[in-house]
Amino acid sequence: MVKEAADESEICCPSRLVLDRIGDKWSVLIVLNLGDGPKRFSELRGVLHHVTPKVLTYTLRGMERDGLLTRTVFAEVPPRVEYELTPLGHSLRPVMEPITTWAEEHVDEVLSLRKAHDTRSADEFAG
Amino acid sequence: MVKEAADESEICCPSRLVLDRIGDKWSVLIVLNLGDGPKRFSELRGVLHHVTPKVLTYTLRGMERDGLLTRTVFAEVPPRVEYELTPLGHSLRPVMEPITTWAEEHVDEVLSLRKAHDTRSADEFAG
DNA sequence: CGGGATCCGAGCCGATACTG
DNA sequence: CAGTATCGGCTCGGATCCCG
Repeated sequence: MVKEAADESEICCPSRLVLDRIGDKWSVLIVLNLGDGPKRFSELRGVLHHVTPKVLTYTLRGMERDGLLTRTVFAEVPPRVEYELTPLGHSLRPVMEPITTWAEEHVDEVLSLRKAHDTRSADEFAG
Repeated sequence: MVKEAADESEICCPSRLVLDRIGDKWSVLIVLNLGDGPKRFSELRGVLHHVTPKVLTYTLRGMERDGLLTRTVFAEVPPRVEYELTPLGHSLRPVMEPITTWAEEHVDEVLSLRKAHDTRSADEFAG
């Protein structure tokens, strides 16, 4: 799980809770993708660059546990399972969207700065 | 707002850049702590719940590489090194602050939901 | 269709010890 | 003070196979 017990670290820094969730590879994308409405397991898989089922399940279960989304199984054939944001999950959207916005605006800058930094380091090393 | 399904894959990629940085355990806290002005290595150590020097160095170097902060060495005795946010680093603050705000506001809710969920699961398991 | 089970590697992170 | 060096753990997440 992203984080287990509620110990001192969470008391002094509640941010860890969200940070750990945001930090994992797929949660943010899931929140944003479910923002428009519920989606099925396969829909999410497709959108999320073919994340493996295990990891997607793992992530979804964790988010369900935290009350960010609900999992609804329809007793049909073929099986259908829908994931939908709870109000709590929706409340995360305005927090997460700026992240992607910032990324889109600054990705080029960061990448070029990074490259420049690496070049400088290489130069120092060479003499 | 998240928009056209076809573009979602593109939203994902630049986001990874920021997500990976946010995901690591200390970057967000560092950005927030440097928001008020430059800080020394030891000051950061103290504030960040005694993160080990290795990890702090590792994180700071990564952020420096991405152009989020600068590292200034003062030729003094004893040695002094200050870390300061660049404008780019500062631009990240309004993105990160809502995260901690959300965390503080909802930590109790998430924790209790999580506990309730775990209890339910245990009950099912027990019969 | 929507997963579960298993194996496995990568890398973040921490503790401890030592240095210019 | 501000790191570096070494060792090791643990979790994340990908691949693959299998099931109701």
